[in-house]
Amino acid sequence: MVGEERADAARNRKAILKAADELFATSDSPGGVSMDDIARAAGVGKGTLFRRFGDRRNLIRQIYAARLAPLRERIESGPPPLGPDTPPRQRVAAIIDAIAVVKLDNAHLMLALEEGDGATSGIYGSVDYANVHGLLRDLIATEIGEVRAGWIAHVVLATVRADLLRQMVEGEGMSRSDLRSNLKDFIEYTLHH
Amino acid sequence: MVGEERADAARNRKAILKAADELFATSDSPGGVSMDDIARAAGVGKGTLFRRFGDRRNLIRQIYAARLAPLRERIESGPPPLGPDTPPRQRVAAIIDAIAVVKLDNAHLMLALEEGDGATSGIYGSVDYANVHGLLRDLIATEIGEVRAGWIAHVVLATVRADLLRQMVEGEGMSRSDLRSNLKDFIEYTLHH
DNA sequence: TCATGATACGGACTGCTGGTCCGGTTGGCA
DNA sequence: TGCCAACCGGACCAGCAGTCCGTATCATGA
Repeated sequence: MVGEERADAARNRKAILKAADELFATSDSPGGVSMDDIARAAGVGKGTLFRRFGDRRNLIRQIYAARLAPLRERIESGPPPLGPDTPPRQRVAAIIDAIAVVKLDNAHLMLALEEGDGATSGIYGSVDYANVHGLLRDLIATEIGEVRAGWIAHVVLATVRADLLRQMVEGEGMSRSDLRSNLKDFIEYTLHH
Repeated sequence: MVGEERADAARNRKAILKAADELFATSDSPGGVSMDDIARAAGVGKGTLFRRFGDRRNLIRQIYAARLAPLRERIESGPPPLGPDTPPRQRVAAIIDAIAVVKLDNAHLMLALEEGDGATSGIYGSVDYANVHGLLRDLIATEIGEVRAGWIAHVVLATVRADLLRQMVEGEGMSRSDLRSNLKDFIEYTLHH
């Protein structure tokens, strides 16, 4: 535990993340990307893959975390409209808009992540969800009060679930800008009282 | 196609539906119920199971359809507040409430159904979703206009997704009545303008 | 530079899955 | 009762996530 990561281990970890990211990005469905595929694409044995990441779910989470790091950074300590120096209502709108954009840009990866198997409770069990929900809840509470804030935060996040966004864009041909403007209007209206 | 279903075939179909329904209802996670389990519980060979239902997804849909038939009936031709003789706003609220109740009562089954694998687009590819979305869209359109009605209908349905309901009830200990009253308030507020 | 032990590697292997296949059985009609 | 289409069941298949362990590699101290 005290030792540093060995050079070959670091190289392989990066190769795996890169290969997996690309595979998920180009595959039609996340389910179509197997762990063997990822290991092969990374030029690495399956043992290495699993020793490094434990299981499939965790691997996906790591990729997700890497992709999301910049956004989290901007929310936690960036300038307005995402950062802390933003009035709550605008900040909620900006955060939801940014989440929607990230999910649209990384649709396949996000679908992989939000895949629930019923046991692991899908997205709702993840710390990422808990974090963003907590932040939104607090922001919303300052606007419309404590009572329903947690519930509204869930609803607001439900509007940017990856599969719903995909349905709107791919299934119904809604344009990105219409989608974002609908989201914006909804947030504004919902937080008004 | 023109012939009737043979007696043994009918018997087996019912046995399979019953066994699967029970297994999904008692299992912790839908993924933990395998097709072999279902066949064994129904006292039937696997071949029979698959010949009858094609694949797992379709089996789950059939069970779902059976459970949902009464609700659909009440919506399509029942008395108010679910039936057609109801002012749009109340009807939307009543439908959403009824859906939430059904999903809470059949949590495990609904989780099994809403399991997406990314390729088959989860719930959003199903005709059931399309139907209820279409109905809500039309009802909502009479209240707040055509433009955003389709989008609002999606949002409203997103608030009663099985995994979200489960998170609220099991993860956060929200009571059934609080959940329903939150839903009610939300619908009323959202459809007001 | 080299010896050495800790660390990491990789792919054969396991157990399980959804789904197929086909020889044998059964139901229903004449 | 005899016949055949319809149906049955479980052995079988390919592919999956995840494990195991003999082998190769890295980093360090002399």
